[in-house]
Amino acid sequence: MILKVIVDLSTNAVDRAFDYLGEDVPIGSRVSVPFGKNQLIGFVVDKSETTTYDITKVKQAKYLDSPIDNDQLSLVRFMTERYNLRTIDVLRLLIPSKLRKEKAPQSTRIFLKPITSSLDEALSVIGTRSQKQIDAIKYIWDRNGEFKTTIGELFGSATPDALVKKGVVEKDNVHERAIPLKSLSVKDKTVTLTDAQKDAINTILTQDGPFLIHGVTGSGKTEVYMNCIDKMLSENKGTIMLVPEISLTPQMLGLFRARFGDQVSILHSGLNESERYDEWERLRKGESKIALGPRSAIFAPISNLGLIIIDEEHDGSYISESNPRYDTKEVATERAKLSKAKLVLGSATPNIDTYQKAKDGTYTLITMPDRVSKYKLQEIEIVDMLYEFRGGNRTPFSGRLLEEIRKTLDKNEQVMIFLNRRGFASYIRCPSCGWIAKCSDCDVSLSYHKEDKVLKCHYCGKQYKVPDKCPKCGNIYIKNGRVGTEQVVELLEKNFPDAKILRLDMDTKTSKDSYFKILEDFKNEKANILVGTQMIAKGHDFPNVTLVGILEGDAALFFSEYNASETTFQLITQVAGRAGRAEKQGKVIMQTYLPTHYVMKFAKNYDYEHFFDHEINVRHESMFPPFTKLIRILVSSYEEKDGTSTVKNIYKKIKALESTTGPYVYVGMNRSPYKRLQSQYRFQVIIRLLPEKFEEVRDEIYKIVNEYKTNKVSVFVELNPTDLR
DNA sequence: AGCACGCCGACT
DNA sequence: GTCGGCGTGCTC
Repeated sequence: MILKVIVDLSTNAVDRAFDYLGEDVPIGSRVSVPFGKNQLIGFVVDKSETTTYDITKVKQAKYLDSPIDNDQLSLVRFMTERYNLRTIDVLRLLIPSKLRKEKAPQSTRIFLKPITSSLDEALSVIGTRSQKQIDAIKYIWDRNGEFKTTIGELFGSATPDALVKKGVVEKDNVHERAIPLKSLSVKDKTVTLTDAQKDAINTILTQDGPFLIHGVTGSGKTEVYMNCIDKMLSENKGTIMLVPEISLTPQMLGLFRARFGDQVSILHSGLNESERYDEWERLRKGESKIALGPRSAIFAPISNLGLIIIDEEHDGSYISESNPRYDTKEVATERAKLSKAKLVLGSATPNIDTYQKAKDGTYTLITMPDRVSKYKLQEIEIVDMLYEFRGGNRTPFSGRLLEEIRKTLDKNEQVMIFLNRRGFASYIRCPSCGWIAKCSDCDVSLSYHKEDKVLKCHYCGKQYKVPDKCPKCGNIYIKNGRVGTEQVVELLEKNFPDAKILRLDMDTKTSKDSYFKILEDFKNEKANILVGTQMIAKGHDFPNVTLVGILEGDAALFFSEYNASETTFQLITQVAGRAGRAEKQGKVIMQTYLPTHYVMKFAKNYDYEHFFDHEINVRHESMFPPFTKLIRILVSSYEEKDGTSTVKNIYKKIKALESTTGPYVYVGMNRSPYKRLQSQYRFQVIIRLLPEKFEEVRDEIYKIVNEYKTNKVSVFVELNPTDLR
């Protein structure tokens, strides 16, 4: 038998199947093959009786195992065609990295067993200082032992080892829980469902979908998801539940663990290679039937898949913007189709595209307009910053915001300040000659980071010394550009010397742990004010936060992205949702230079429906998505002339293509707005066309583009990009 | 990814 | 003369 094998090398040169001799193994099997001078891992993608290659040169493949099923392989084909990807790059998404080595990996799942004679004894050994360890040991005793990964998840990654070191638990290498958990079935968690929740569950379970749950913050979507997952479990079907990257908080993990115990595999980014392999293996064997994780969890090896949930479907992290580029929602749609599973999307502020699909009947719309608790969403106050400026205010804070911060601090409640710009200042500039510090590899200005005493390029990460005078004219005085989070903290410290202030952004988030540490410290009220970027906007509950200030939440509206209004609306409502989550009424102050913009008007009242009605008209009049589709071809090269000639040639081919397929709404060629990034010059062709032409044109463009890829020029295609920089 | 093949510059 | 630079092409 001839096996058609994709080898585990990620280059265009070997992005095709090679013929090998082998036994009749299932498609999707993993094999070991001689390739050139190497022995490589490969995947069988097809079988045949004959070969067109010189039969005397065909070598023997050695069968290893069959990690991928037919549906998954169909998904691989779908992705390679739709996104013009290498087969091996997609296959690598579906298998844990351990399977890229020949040696069969063995489970390293470690179980922690209590070894003291009583819980009290363990508690006395631990002492009173380490709260995490106290909580963890109680948890372990409660369950007669627990897996190390679970304890790490719930109580911090350092906790398991600390417990072992103190001699209160011991490690045990096992595959199965020795004493099965009995108490963790659904029954011990009885929640009274609202009518809206019951209706939503009923609709999902009795109809085919796909579904969009449009539910306001606090409407109880998670409970709906969990009920549907329960139903799947009772039918012995699996579920994939996707959440935005950042929102796999310890609270959320705890919630799913408590409800589903070992039945859920949580695929968070903290897992190491072995732990990831173990979870993958448990899912594949059906030992666990729920995969919960960020976008990559869509590839989880669940064979009897009944349900796919995408929570916060509007979240940007569902679109992969590097290496294998793909849109998780499209992949999920295809996977649901292949496995005959139900697809459920959920959001308080769906993408315009998604909501349009719900309106036109592509999705079944489920609306949950009311909050489960009786507490109202907090009031949003719009403050006109132009008015402040004219009144002589040159600080980033309006009088109203300062006043409210003071009041909140006096009540001993907490404040969050949101600004989507890190560093101290967005650029530095010489007022005398106009010189601006720029990155030598990228066509962008450098941000000033006062704390680290450097200038940073936010695109390539390169750092520069801060000049003590203008390098061009020698002027001593250098002016700072727009205010960033570092400076906001400094200014707030001056205004409120009595307040303790924390900052959370890419610079303070040096590791996964420091991220959670800062959030936890704030939650435990070790600080009065938290200043941060986008990072603070998602999924965390701070019951004592009663004031949220949004600085420059309208920034996106000054750029030309067609979906700026949409992302701004989503941002404002999301950040606003951080205030007054419990019984305390919260307040949100939104500072803007565009107080009369329709986004402000609708966001102020959390009025998604009317925002959508307005926005969809704008999109229709300007012929932007969802009424058209965008395709962007990005050409980049180290030598400027290589890129220029390639982009011109591609443009010519596109114009020729246009004459055969009929005209597009728009075709344009230019330099990318960021002319150079990481030493590469960037050029682009942008096409906007009617949706009915999209698929045909996309495939033709892939053909054109693949001809122009060389080792001097890289070319790739982005579908429906929102960021055209 | 390796590795061989192959065609131009500076060395004992 | 040749040693070796790394551009180009191939691996079933």
